[in-house]
Amino acid sequence: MLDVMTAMSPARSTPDLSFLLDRTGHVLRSRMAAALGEIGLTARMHCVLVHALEAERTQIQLAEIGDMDKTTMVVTVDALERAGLAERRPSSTDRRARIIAVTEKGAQVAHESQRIVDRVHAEALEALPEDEREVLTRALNRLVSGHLATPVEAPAPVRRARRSEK
Amino acid sequence: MLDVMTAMSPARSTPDLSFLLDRTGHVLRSRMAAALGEIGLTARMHCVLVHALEAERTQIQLAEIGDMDKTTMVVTVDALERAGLAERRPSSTDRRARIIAVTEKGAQVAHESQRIVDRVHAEALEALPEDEREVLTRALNRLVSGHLATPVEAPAPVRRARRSEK
DNA sequence: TATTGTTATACTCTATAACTATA
DNA sequence: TATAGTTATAGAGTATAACAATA
Repeated sequence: MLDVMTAMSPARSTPDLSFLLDRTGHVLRSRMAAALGEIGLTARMHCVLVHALEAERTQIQLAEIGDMDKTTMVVTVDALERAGLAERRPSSTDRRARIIAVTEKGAQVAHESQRIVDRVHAEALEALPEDEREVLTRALNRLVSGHLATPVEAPAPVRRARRSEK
Repeated sequence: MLDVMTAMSPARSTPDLSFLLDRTGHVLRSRMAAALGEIGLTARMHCVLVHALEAERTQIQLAEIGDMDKTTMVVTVDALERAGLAERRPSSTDRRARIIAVTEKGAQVAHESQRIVDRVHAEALEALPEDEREVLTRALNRLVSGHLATPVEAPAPVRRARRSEK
């Protein structure tokens, strides 16, 4: 789905920023998913792989970097382990925590997936005149760190307790 | 959730367009939802209301404009009817089709919601230096009508037949 | 008492399938 | 046969709650 916020009559003065961001974001995401899918990765797996490779990090730390819930992290790490790209290792300093260690194969895949990501981004930017490229990323960066830095959070949905299954 | 595609090391050459588009889109959407929520509308209700006001349109036509499924359209029109903002009227030329007629109250709300949408967009753009505003929307428009025009479609998930409930 | 990671599952969203009435 | 609209529900995605182990 895709929201069209604004009537597209010729007289419109305000550009439909919602439409533009949703649409470009959605299409880029679909291209990224297709490109990474060719080597068996999801965007999340790539994200975890790359940041686990940079430093010794626990699941919680990786979840925070990728802005995922810790339960989403569990299934992502499960997938990486099944694919032989990463392993859970006990932390030497905190016996509750697991360090995500990237395997040798995982490191190779991470470099390949990073090339794919860069390529998909570059292909999009190359479709723009050179002088627009820099301004686009600068403007988006400005929004991300300024006016559009923090989402308005929706009221927390009520949730029933889990039925105990005994 | 939010995907961070790219390691943020200082040496990175390719800007993380995925992150920028996802993040700005997500935050803008949350602001829009909050602002429209104050007058009891969702983004979809606003979209349908505005385009139904422009011309006599059927549910299918409105669904196509807003890029929604026809079943999503049903619940959106249900909500508009419950709120007294629109009504289903039989088409005079096709007895299968329903014209979505905006009520007087609906027309007032549509104008108000359009002002809200324009304001939220304007607030975001005003956070940018003047010379970046135009380039941003031009660049995004270029991507939308060019390289990022069409999503790569995911392989259709298999779907079992509905269990008949006799 | 608080936190890491886990499991189970509730909830939301959206789309598919099947259906009715009509073209 | 094909299409507009409807209903029921499957499935994906994600987050909450509860829990065990440990801090």
